[in-house]
Amino acid sequence: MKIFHWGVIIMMTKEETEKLKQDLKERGYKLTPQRRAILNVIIVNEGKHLSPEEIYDQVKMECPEIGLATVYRTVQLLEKMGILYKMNFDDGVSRYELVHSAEDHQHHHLICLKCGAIEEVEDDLLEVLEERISKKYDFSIENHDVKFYGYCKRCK
Amino acid sequence: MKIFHWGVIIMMTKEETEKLKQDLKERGYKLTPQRRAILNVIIVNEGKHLSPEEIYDQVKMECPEIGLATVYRTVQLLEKMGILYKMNFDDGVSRYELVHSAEDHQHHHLICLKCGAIEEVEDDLLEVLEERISKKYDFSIENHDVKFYGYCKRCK
DNA sequence: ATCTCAATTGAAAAAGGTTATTTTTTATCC
DNA sequence: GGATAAAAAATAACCTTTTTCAATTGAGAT
Ligand SMILES: [Mn+2]
Ligand SMILES: [Mn+2]
Ligand SMILES: [Zn+2]
Ligand SMILES: [Zn+2]
Repeated sequence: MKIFHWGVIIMMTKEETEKLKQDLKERGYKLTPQRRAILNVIIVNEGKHLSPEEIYDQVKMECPEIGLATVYRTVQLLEKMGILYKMNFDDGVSRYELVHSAEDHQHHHLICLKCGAIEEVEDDLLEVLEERISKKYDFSIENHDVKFYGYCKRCK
Repeated sequence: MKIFHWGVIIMMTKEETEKLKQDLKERGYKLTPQRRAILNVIIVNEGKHLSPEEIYDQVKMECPEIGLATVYRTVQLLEKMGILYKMNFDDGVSRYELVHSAEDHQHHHLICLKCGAIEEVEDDLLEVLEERISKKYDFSIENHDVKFYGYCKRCK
């Protein structure tokens, strides 16, 4: 369902937009069309792990006056707010995805060494390992970043 | 045991040096004093995860004419040869460590969110998870990159 | 020991991604 | 609508990494 607003196609529901506005306001920030458009692009492209430049290209379609610096500033802000997660797939750019649940750990990623495809793994299965590490190393784990490199079904 | 050679303190054994020379030669590369000095710094600083700049600073003590570009070129070469592993701890620089065994997976890292300390975890314990992923996603795993973020014993 | 030639080097410039600065515009609140 | 503080655009600066290029070096052949 598309709702036009300020010349931007909004895929966020009214509730999501309100929630965002609320979150921003609580911290003394404003909800601007640019910020909404940027978050919207990320929501619409869920699972794609976009880079700032890629977000910029998408946002520009609806919002051609926007500057790249604004995209950088906004993803940083959204990360600081716990809405986005910054990733590194060693391809020279940072990439962002939505944080799924404020409580849960982020999912794992399977990265194909041949075609570069990135698949997501929702199973966590690290509880045993984390429990053991916490004890053995006296280290309290807050989150993890787990990447598996190999060959996807099409490339192996 | 230190052996002086070409004005450089060599911590590599004669055998290690020969092995390196052999490996390089097989691929049409040469063993130069710069390359030996760079690898030596990495060996001596095992566990420290040095960046190219940090390697450069160390190497310059023994080899003051060396250029930073040579360090970058050499760590890339050593990585391509499977001797080094390139890491990313999201601190703005790439970091390198020795590959422990050509067969084994690389160890995990515990990264303290407060003091930045990096601890190594030799336990792997991912066999069950990897087995399950291989089957469920039809993905053949070659290696993994596992980081745990949290608070170390001194910071928690 | 000298010669030859490809590989390697250091210095400097360029590239590429990200961040900071400055001025102008905008959102919010009254 | 007007005041005020945040955010935007544009541009420059920044920092790590790569490339370029002329000069040097290493290894094998002569
Ligand atoms: Mn993901
Ligand atoms: Mn390590
Ligand atoms: Zn693939
Ligand atoms: Zn710590």
